[in-house]
Amino acid sequence: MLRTPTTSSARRTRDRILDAALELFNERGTAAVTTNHVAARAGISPGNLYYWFSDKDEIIRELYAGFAGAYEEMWSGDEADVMDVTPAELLRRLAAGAALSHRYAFLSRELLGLLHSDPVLAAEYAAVRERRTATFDALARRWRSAGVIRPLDDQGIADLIQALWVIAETWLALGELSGTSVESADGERLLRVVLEPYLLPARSEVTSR
Amino acid sequence: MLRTPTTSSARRTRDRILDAALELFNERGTAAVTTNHVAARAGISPGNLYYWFSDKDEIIRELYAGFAGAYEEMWSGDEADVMDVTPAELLRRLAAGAALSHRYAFLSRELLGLLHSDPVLAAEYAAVRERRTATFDALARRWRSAGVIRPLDDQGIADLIQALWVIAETWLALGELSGTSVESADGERLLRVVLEPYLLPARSEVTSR
DNA sequence: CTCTAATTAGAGTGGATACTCTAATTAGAG
DNA sequence: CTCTAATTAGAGTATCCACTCTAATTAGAG
Repeated sequence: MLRTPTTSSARRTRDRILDAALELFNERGTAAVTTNHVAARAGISPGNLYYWFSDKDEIIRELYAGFAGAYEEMWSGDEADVMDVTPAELLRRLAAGAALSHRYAFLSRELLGLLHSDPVLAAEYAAVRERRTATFDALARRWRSAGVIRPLDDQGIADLIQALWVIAETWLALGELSGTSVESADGERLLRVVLEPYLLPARSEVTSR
Repeated sequence: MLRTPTTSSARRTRDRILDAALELFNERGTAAVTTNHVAARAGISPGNLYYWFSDKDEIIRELYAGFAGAYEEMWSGDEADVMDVTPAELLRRLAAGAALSHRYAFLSRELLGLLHSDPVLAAEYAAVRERRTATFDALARRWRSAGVIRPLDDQGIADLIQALWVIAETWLALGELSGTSVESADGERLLRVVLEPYLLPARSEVTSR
């Protein structure tokens, strides 16, 4: 349906639904949360919830869109600028993404399962992922030709990117299980231990542009 | 409850429940599968299912125990033998674990979420994980003192292990999303790209024991 | 102010679900 | 064969949930 609010109080209602859903999903997991729970926490009637969203899946998709959009912003901007990102900057951004993942904790835990049962969500995810890996891949190739990283064949580059991606996506949720508190620095160290051995000492300056 | 079957036909019943549940969980995800579905696929009555298991969570826990047990077997044996595992052998075993993960695909997708909502399961997982990382950690330290890998401080070793663990746990499920078929060799390559840079050329022979 | 469309409440419905209970059946010991 | 305990079937229950419908209320244009 994707109804669009016209008044500002309506926007507040729609947003309150999303906020309430996010809170509850993070606390109890999507499976244990019903639309009635969400409506109650949002302080509205169940009927009103269905006025704004056609079902629970749509709420989940909307939350995912919020997450993906925020993530996307980190990588938006001049294509050229993006391509000037240094390895250190990449690690910083990937680790920063973890802060986002923390806000949408339920996605870190459940995304794979959700994708398995919601083809619509799966399609959205696939699109995002494809764009992202393409960017990273291009970036890594650029590093290679600039002599920033050790020479690697294309397969090696793809694997390296994939390894970093997997870690960036999962370290937070997996780390939380260890009981000890998890900080952004931990994620960055984890990523660095993978990437660092491939970095070459700077020769002079990377030829910019 | 953990009822133990006495007759062999009873064992078959209990196992059929587990098999049916595993199939259905892998196909549709745990949330979409009811105890009635499981009983139907197993070809028994709902009442009979509740004779053997107290609820759905217990079935899930039992399946996880099966998975964890099979995994554990790969690393059982003489402590000394385990400590003689080479990096290449480690990669092989980690990748072999992926075959197991494939059989229990629903766990690859849902484990983090399940752990979040089932404290009992979470405790079991924590125990397994602790043992496992302790083993890997000891192994890596041994490699370090034997000159098999580059010298790393303890934090570095822990990070390296954690990175490998994260990838081993997740690459399969994440890879399946890319549409292209996923093979065990892919996982091994992914793990190798992380571990390889830390390997030193063999000096002579690792002093055994 | 008035009229229309947007928004909201809240009761209600059909269906499913987890789980229980009782009674029937079977297996195996002696 | 007989007796007991294990096993199984299947109907039944209380609950809950997703979602709908109608009617009330509000917001804003003119």
